[in-house]
Amino acid sequence: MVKKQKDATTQQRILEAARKVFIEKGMAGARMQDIADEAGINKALLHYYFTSKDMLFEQIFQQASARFIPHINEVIESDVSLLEKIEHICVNYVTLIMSKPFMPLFILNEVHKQPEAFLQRMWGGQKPKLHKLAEQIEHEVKRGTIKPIHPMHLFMNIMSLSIFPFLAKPMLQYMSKMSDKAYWQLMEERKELVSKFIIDSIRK
Amino acid sequence: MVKKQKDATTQQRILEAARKVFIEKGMAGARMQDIADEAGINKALLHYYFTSKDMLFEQIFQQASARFIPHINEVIESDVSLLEKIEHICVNYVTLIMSKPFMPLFILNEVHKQPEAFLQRMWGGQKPKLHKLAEQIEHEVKRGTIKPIHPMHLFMNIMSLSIFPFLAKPMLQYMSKMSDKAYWQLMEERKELVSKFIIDSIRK
DNA sequence: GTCTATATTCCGATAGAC
DNA sequence: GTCTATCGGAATATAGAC
Repeated sequence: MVKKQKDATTQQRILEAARKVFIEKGMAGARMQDIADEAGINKALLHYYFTSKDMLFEQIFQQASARFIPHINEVIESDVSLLEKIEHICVNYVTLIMSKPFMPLFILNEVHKQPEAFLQRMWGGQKPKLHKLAEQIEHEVKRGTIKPIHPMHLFMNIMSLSIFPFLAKPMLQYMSKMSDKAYWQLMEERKELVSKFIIDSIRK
Repeated sequence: MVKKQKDATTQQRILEAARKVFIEKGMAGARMQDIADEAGINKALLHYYFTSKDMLFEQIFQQASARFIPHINEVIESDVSLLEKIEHICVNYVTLIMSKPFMPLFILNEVHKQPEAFLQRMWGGQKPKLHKLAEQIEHEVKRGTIKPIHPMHLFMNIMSLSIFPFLAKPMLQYMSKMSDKAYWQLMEERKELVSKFIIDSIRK
């Protein structure tokens, strides 16, 4: 009568294996056999739990991306200064990505393959309200507290500096000959630094 | 006796079609049928010119990435000030990517799948000499002409601000509801702006 | 060189025993 | 629930006529 609790269920093992393989090879490159091997079972059992590869991918993707998207609207709509918002967003991004460093490339790829469908599913009604942030930026520009800048450039800068170093990690590591540990240390510093760069670049 | 010159040869048409399809769908997602259709021929002829899909991909990849990598070493080793180098690198990157906007994602993906093999082939002995740039950065920091910064962070910032907006174009466009034309206009401005951001962020 | 037709391989999915 | 064996379709690759 006592159910096993300590071991992961087969279903959980499949989901974990699938996430790993899909993220590593993408939807097109992943093989059901790879996933079965990774989970320590056989292909037939995959189809017993998840009818098709598409279904399985859907599951993985939904779950992964839903948990991944930061609650950027909460920050945007919060009642704090622009500079504080920038700081929050940067720290949130870098921290989040450090916990799932492969997600950005995964998401970029799927968006690239079918932008509309993907992005709608991804945000489901809570798309970042960029215009609100833009208004605040323009307001500060008019007040003369920061340098003139197109809000989109500022937002691009925030995302670029936070996300790109993870996308390009293999390349940057290859170029610099840094160890994993050293690279990670750099990313740890970056949590604080990114917003500093941004703020220095718009401060008068 | 007169060879046709004005029309592209079949081989050229295949290469062009293959580049388009591979860059759009990646190695795993691309189908030989797609390439044949794009080139206006049939599959058999593909194999007549290029024995296998792997061979064809190799060709495309070599050529595309070789032409794509900017001659960053020339800039690094040139005899100008650090700030001028930064400006050159940024302008070069943005200009280059504007001409081939899908290359960054393509390269990032292939690097991700097999980092070592890929990167070695990509640079073949002319890997960017980051350490030389790093020395110059550290020198300027010591002289007190710029704020203290880890050279890697500075280099990451340069690449991030130049490349990421192209990687994330579909997403950023979706969020901002910008037209293609407006987005392109923004990228045009960015050629100049990126180095300004960088320089503002390290200037004392 | 280019085509049609066909062989071969790979992979997602199912049948059926235990 | 889990396995082995196998089907069926899709994709790569080849044979052979023109």
